[in-house]
Amino acid sequence: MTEDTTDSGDESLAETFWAVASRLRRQTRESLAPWDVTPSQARALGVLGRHGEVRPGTLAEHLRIAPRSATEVIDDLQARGLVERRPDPADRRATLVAPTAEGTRVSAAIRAARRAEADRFFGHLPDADRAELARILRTLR
Amino acid sequence: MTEDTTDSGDESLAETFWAVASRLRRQTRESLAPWDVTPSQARALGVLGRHGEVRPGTLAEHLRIAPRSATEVIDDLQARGLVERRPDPADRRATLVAPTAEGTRVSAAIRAARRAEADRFFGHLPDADRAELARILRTLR
DNA sequence: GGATATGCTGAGGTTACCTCAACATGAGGG
DNA sequence: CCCTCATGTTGAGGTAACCTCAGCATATCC
Repeated sequence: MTEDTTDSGDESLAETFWAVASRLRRQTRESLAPWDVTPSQARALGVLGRHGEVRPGTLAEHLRIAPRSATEVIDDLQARGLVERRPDPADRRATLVAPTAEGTRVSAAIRAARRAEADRFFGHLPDADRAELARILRTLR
Repeated sequence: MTEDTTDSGDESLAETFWAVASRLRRQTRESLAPWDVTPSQARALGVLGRHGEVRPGTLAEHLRIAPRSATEVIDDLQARGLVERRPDPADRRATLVAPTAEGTRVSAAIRAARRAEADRFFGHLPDADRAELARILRTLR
């Protein structure tokens, strides 16, 4: 049957917002499939790709998660050979996390795929709307 | 080059969108605190509040989750005394889930709180922007 | 040099999902 | 009437992405 099983349509702006969010999340997840990385790994890899080498705590800040959670993501990426840990010469308590060669390659590929995917998603909008949306969302952030 | 290399996150429209989403999610979670129900329980309770009495499978459809996952949410709500299960007279395989008196009361209270919270969140926007946002989001849905 | 702060991670918990398979019941065919 | 197949719910067990709390090593400052 029609799978329009939504519970009673547009109740509020928030409802609409979440509907869009879930659509976007699904699409993002799908676009990541070729690399077999989870969304959170992809995000971390993105930061690594931009910054080159950071300490776990710094990565956590960028991702807005607890330091302990960053450890976990790093573990996963390391297990997949996408990042490596090495001691921070400036502070022996600390570790530096840097993408491997493959990590850099994958990071770039994901970045490109993401951009394409976002274009596909937001690309249906006229330019003016896209700009408006960006502006309004920035004020809400 | 459309690369804004800013730190924590406004790389793209999608990033901004997610930043807003996470802020909204946090606020929603907080606004639910007085009733000690999780967001997913609140959502289920919302459906129950609107429909009165449904089978677990139907609830799952409304929530767009697997039937097994609905069972879980129902278990939790039942443990809190907010819903009750009873046999479906029309089909002895099935169960009907209905809100208790307190469940109905809590459902209504949450609904009101949610509305207030959304108003607070989106209320910072000028009316025109709010309308624009609603319109644009609807086209993306 | 001793107190205190900082950086990371082990241990263990939570939420919100999932799949797979078991079990009971319903419905249709021969 | 029985047999097969579909349907509704749930037990068992798993996953992703977080969290806190405590412990250890090192750094920093008085």
